[in-house]
Amino acid sequence: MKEIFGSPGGSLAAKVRTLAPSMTRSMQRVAEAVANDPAGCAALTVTGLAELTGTSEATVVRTARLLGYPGYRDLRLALAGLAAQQQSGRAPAITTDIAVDDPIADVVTKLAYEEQQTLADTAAGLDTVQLGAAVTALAGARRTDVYGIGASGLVAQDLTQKLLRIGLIAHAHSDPHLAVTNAVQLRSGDVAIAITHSGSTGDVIEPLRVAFEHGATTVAITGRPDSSVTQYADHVLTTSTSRESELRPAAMSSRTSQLLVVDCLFVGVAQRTYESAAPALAASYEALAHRHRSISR
Amino acid sequence: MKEIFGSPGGSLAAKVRTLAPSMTRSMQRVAEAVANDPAGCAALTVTGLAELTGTSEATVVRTARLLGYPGYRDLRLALAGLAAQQQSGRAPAITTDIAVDDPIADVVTKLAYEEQQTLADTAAGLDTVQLGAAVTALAGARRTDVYGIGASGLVAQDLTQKLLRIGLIAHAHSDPHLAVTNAVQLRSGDVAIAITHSGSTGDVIEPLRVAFEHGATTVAITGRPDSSVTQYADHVLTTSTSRESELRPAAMSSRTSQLLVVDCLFVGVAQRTYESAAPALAASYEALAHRHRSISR
DNA sequence: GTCACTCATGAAAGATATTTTCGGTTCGGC
DNA sequence: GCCGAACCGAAAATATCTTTCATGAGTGAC
Repeated sequence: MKEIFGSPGGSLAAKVRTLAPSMTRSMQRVAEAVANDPAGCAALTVTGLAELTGTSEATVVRTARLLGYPGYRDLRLALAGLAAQQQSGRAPAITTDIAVDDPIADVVTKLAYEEQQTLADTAAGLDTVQLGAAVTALAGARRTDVYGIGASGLVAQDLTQKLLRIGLIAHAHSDPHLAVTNAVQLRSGDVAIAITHSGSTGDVIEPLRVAFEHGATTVAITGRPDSSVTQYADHVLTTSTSRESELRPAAMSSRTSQLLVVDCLFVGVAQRTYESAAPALAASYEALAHRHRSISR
Repeated sequence: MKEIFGSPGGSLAAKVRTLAPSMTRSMQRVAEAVANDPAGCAALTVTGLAELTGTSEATVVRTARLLGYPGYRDLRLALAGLAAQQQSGRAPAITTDIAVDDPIADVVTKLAYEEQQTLADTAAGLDTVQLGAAVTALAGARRTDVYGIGASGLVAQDLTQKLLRIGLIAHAHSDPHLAVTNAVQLRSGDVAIAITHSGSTGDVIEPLRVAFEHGATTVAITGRPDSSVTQYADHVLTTSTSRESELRPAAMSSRTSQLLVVDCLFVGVAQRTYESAAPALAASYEALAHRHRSISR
């Protein structure tokens, strides 16, 4: 009932009130029903509404006319619109954390909302200068190594898959020893990327340090721009840290955040290397399409 | 500016995109018209819309059915509601695709926006009944196998990592042969999950089929609810399909969508098994914290 | 290339909903 | 009590929606 201000809902209720005196008793009953429950009435046919109000179809149509619509059909459409607005007007109010006894539908809503929030935060907090620098380095790199462990390891693989698709040479490492072994090979012109939410995952910092000391351009994707990993990073890309709850560990939002950063890197690189990236993308798409078709059906 | 959440048009536009592949040409024309101009179409009768799209009434009705409404009448009402919402919502809507010469800052904004859109669409289109059923199956499973290839493989691993964290037995398979070999071991009470955007990735369908035939409860996470993979799936969870562009391949949004679904599954299971999940989560957090502290500094 | 077959499609018949017509009814005035 | 005017709803008329069915285009098999 906060429809007071200029909304069509108010407009209709007001119209009903204004016109009520000039209505006959039967019409008033119809108008009242419509004003009280637009959504419900929108679901009814003329006959239905006539029965509900204990009147006839003719009366319903007459009422619709009086309210300014050509006929009941149009009133009904307007009602549907009204109902939808009222529906959406209700504040989502997703302030609370996910609780153990939340119904599954709420879980979906809350998770989606929180991840959207994370994305917005990340986009807002991302330093485009650093991002641009990282993109430039990647676009010109002889080879790229990406380090990530656990959930961040998957992000590392995601980035690697994408870069490979546009013809770049990239490797993801989740084994710390192999990572270091490979980092030794890096030199100026190569790129090393460390992905760690905490910024203090030793297994990821170590290879980045080695790469850094061998002259590679190093990038850190972390939620903690002041953490140890950044001291070996030429460019730091900050992911957002959202409040976590018991049922929604930080890993979830950091993953979302990291993926957005990684996507930005990828698209940035694809732009810079468009000449070679576009055909490569098309080619890999072709190859996949064939593979799908062949087995399906 | 509050369009971030469950964008009004989004739900229907998303449904159109999801179902478009399974539509015939004529139906696609109708669906497109409806998605592009809900308000305008709401003002038309079946005949009118049929003429506008150069098709017949029958086709319009068929399209309405496919979109989940009993008939055109109801679709029309829904359209009216949508139109009203859009009217009041006034979405800013970043319409343009990412271009080759977009500055990096725009890339960030657009990517974040599109992924938010994807999340909203996914949440809107997710069948909570199916989701609940899948959660129940997972919570009571002796063991769970997850199949995914390429980008979907990473999602499969993500799910597996999470389930392991709360003490469930889960494996991710990206090798088709090993997947089938393992699927043979599954039996009633076990769960098999296939993740594939296209729904026609043979390498993922095959192990699901085997699992299905051995009596396991099977779940498909796909963007094509009418594809081959669903015929072996007890429960189908639909991910959203957003329009793709050259620089933003479908894989990007499907991954976002799949991850949301996977997160929902995880949280759902964590709720059901809270007694054991909570300590397990805490324990794994403890273990990690230690690992971070020890090497960082 | 040809044949058989499936499936998409629209024309038209059929069903439903809406609008109009029209006659009965009520109510107030005389 | 009689008259007239407005109200009202039943039912006819119309518009709209839904279903059926025949046709033709496309597709795969031979």
